[in-house]
Amino acid sequence: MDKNLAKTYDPKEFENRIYEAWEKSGAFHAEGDLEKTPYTIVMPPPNITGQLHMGHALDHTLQDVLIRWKRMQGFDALWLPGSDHASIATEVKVADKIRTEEGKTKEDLGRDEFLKRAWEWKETYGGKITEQCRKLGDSCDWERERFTMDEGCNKAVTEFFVRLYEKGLIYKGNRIINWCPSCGTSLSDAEVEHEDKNGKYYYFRYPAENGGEGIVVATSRPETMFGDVAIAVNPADERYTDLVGTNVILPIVGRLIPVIADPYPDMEKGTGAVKITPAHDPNDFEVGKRHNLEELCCINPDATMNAEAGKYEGMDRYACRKAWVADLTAAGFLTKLEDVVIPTGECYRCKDVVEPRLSEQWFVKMEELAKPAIEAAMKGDLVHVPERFEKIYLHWLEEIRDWCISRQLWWGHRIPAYYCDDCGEIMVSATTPLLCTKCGSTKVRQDEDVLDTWFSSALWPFSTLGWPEKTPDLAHFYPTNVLVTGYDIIFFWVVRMVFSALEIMGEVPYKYVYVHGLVRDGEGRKMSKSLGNGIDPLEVIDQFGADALRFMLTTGISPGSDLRFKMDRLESCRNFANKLWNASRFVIMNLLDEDGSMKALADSEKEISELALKDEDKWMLAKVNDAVAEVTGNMDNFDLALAGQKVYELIWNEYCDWYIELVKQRLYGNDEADKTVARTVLVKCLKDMLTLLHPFMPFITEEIYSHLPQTEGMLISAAWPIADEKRKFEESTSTMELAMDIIRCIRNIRAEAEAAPTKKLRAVIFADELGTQKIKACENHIRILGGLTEIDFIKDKTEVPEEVMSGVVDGIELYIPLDDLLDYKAEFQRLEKEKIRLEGEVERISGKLNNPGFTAKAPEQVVALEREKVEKYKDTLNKVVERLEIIAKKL
RNA sequence: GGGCGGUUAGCUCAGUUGGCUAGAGCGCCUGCUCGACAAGCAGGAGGUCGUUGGUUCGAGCCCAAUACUGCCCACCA
Repeated sequence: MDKNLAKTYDPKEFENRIYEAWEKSGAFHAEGDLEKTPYTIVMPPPNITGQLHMGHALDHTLQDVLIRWKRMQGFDALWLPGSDHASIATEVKVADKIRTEEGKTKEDLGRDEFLKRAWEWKETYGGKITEQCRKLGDSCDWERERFTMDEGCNKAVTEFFVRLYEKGLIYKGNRIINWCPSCGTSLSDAEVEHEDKNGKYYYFRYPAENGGEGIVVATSRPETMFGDVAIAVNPADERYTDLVGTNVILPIVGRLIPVIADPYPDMEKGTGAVKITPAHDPNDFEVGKRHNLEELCCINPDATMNAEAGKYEGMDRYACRKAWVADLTAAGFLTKLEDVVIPTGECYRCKDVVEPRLSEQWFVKMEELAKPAIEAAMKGDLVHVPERFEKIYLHWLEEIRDWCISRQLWWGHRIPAYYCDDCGEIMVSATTPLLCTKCGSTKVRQDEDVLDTWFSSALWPFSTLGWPEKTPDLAHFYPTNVLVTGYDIIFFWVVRMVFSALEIMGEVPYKYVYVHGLVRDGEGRKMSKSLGNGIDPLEVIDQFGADALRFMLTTGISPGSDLRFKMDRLESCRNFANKLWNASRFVIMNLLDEDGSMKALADSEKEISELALKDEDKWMLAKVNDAVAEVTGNMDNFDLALAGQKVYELIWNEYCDWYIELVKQRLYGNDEADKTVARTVLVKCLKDMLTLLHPFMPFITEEIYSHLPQTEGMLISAAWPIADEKRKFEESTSTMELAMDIIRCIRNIRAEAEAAPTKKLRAVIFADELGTQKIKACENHIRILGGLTEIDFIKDKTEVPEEVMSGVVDGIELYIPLDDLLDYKAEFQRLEKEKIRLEGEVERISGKLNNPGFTAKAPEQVVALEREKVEKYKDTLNKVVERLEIIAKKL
């Protein structure tokens, strides 16, 4: 405790140790204390498919910043962690693993054995993920960790399914769905990615039954022609009026199909005639329904052709297309070939082209569920941050179609539907029925399919808190406060959580949806395995420390936009940590006695006003106080980046660059009482700064905190500071600002004269009474930080020595005698530049003030400020000009 | 086809309700091993805020148009 920090900042030395200490202290655990206001964040559960990537690091850090901040503010802060079974994604990975390691398919293994392997996978990767969370510093409540397929979540899923079914909101239907031939399962609309691909329109002639020309139709998928059951034309289309009601011949196949009139075909598009394939196209399906057409399927689930394709049976869809087109062309049916861009749907997991396919699946009826979710956003019960994401959310809900929830997979929640083999009765039940409820048969079997992985995710905010049981956690921590997630999963997840929660719990699952962007590589490309441009958060942590990574991720972003991962930014964040480390080391060094014990310190908790504070103390305290207000305000608005940057500036630019330097002279002096004051302020400010920074850089701040005197417990559990309206110290602040301006001016002159920093100089100051008074108040600082031996105040301009360089600050004239180092040319240039600048300012502001519109319409304060400014500039300008004239003569 | 972003210093980006002498980090130039820190200190150069109009006393910020760029959505003869 009473030992100083190590010489160099080495995050590896303490990060793991500190995490363990936090965990041991119980700080992560939310008590469920009814006396306290709860603040809840439920972690978007990472998929157990692999390791955490940079996107998770961003997502988690934002959540951790919020939860640590709220915890410090005294809330009963719960960050509930967990992971997602990720049905399709995991199944694909596990199947891949079995294929490469054992050369077997999942069918070879059978359902039970495959599931065993999947659970093994879960044990391995689930553990890895939580390990990574710890490295990042996630302060989540591990005692409440959940998994989407644990007992409680299973129960919630079943319960939810049964309730929706009983309300008629879940149904089984035969409809066109998105089918992924590679994964062998149906997909929801959200799981299909759209991409424009180069393709062709093939125009084929369907000859008339009676030997006439027939009709020409275009298609981009000729292989579906085997499923054609009609040709549709618009009833208003005069070109085809005569043909409606007659039959045409499906080329080569020879099957007769009717020409029907339906409003669906657009007369402007293609030939105005559309082939109708109800089993392989959603529009055609609707047309088929209207006209009672057969739903003729010609493609198998694995994307090979079935018997309807005749000699092409068994061929892959694309091989078939090629051969079939060649045959049709040879037979003279092709009338035209057109290059065209075809919007194509791809599976979001394996990128295979999705085949629209008629299939019997379970669906959630969306219209009724979507309405309250739309209203919640419109009413403001649900708020998106930044708000533009609300549009995306609303658009999706307004356009929503029924949600296909059954998947032809094994890894996931099995659908709680049961079929009687004797009478065909469908039973949906939370418990397995032993007998058919209708006929009493024992031949009851459960539906083979599992549910969409997002079905369980949709319940996450309340299933994790105990629903469907009425648990104390659910009562206390629900609804949660904020959901933090990337914009890429608004459709998959956010929307579904909201309507599920509104349906089940009767209120939104969280008030705020805090949306962030994606982490991209240095060139702005999406990080991906295939590109090999991913950066592993663990490697970064190993090299720079978790705090640097966290700070880079949280301060380098603007809300909702993507972040480019730049190594140099990471480095600068690490440098910041190092800066803080060394500043703290300086402070502690000055608290230690020779024997290693802590020097006496005034009680930091004591009213600051009771101390004999110097101007610089007051200035620093005011700066910290301002920062507390600003940072807290930023956090309230979810402006984490601004908050973090503010703390950065406070620590580096104000505390390190100025306060520490200003206070050194006192620390090295002999006034013991004053030394105590300086030390007290140093420590007090450092503590506040560490607290403000803690949510962003928890490890280093905790480590430093543990070395400071008069601390209780750990920083993670310390109280967030509250700004004091009264702590402005305006007079001291203005004195210090003048001192800094003068010091900067002296340094500037030194640099231009190339005076060595160690070279002691003398200064002569000419100012009016007030100016002289002000300078005298901070004379010592100017002398020491300006490297001056003495400052002479003169009453008469004639006393200005020869051979000087000069500057004007705030109307105060400053002269530095330099004899041999004198560089009038440099000074002339500097003053000339200053003159031009001032002239510009004077002109600009005078222009404003001479504009009657401005003085009449602008707020009084603004006008007064401008008047004040212009007077100051004019005065300084005059002095600069006067000096320039003198120098001009010397040049 | 519909929608949403972005366009500010060489690079990556801030700039909260219009009042700014337009900022930061990195990079660049000059000088510094002075008792926290070279992962540092001090000083400096560098921008007509994509273009064109408009509103306003005042526009990087608001409105309109336009160019370029990125993304999302879309049942796609």
